[in-house]
Amino acid sequence: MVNNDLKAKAEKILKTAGFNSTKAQIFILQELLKAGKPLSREELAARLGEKCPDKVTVYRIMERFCAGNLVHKVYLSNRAWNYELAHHCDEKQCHPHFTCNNCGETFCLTGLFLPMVKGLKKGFVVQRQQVRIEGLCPACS
Amino acid sequence: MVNNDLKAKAEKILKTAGFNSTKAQIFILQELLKAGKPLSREELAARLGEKCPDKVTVYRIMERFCAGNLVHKVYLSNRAWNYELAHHCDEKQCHPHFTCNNCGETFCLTGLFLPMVKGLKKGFVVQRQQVRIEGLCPACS
DNA sequence: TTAAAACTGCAACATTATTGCACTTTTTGC
DNA sequence: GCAAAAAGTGCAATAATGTTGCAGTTTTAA
Ligand SMILES: [Mn+2]
Ligand SMILES: [Mn+2]
Ligand SMILES: [Zn+2]
Ligand SMILES: [Zn+2]
Repeated sequence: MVNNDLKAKAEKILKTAGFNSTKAQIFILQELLKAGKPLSREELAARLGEKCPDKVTVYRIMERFCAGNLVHKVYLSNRAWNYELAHHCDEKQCHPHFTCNNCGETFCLTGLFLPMVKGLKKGFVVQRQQVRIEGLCPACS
Repeated sequence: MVNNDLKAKAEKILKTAGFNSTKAQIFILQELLKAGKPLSREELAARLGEKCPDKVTVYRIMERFCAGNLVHKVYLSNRAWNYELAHHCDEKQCHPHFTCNNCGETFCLTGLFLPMVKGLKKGFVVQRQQVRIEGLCPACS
């Protein structure tokens, strides 16, 4: 069954990354896997419905996942933290994200990496580079 | 006098961009010119002190400036809108911004442009590209 | 099996931004 | 310059999003 596969996958990822297999963490990780794009706390809740843990728990889980580098925060124009699995990101660079100025939808541009920025002044140590693009999506252009 | 120059400059920019020369708009524009980096509403207020208009007015002015493409919003990790003058940005690309993971300071990497992303699927129209970098600043590395 | 460690939910609170509306300032047309 | 219109402003209330403290529960590990 596909759902069992997903759950098994989530549990495996948790274990590998050193996290406990709690119900809340499994639900959230499964949903991030399904989504394949950044989700705000609210979008996550809408998708999980009944199964969604309390918002405090969600934020705390995301914080732990970020600390463990399982998840990245993405900063978009929607006035909320947005979380996505880090598994499609390079060590130092996440794939770019495209947000439509008309409908507000955000798309992952998986596979489209830009070169890392070059020529920083002495002393700057780059840990991560993120690219945010805005424009019109196919449905709106 | 340098201050008068700055005020004159602000007024000229406003006029050119089709904005009225109100006290609030002049103060804010002067401060954005001085800052030369993105400011949150709160940072702006700290800099302007007494002269700072009500926060509602600040937000509304920034909204107008953004609509007139005089100012850009920059999305950083600080849970606030950040505004900066658009005058060091290309038509389609702002210069990258570097935020230190240790002290939280943000730096403009003026002059360091990346190539525009290439290879988007049909139908995507790019209007602006922004690059956000995190890492350690010279003082913290 | 049980004690320790980790996690969760609820309520209260904090921070940041927005809305409505009455008042003021600035611009415009004479 | 002057009056009317247009644009901008401030205050209070409210909304949206995220955080803290703490008691109780679940998970892990011995
Ligand atoms: Mn993505
Ligand atoms: Mn800048
Ligand atoms: Zn769209
Ligand atoms: Zn620093």
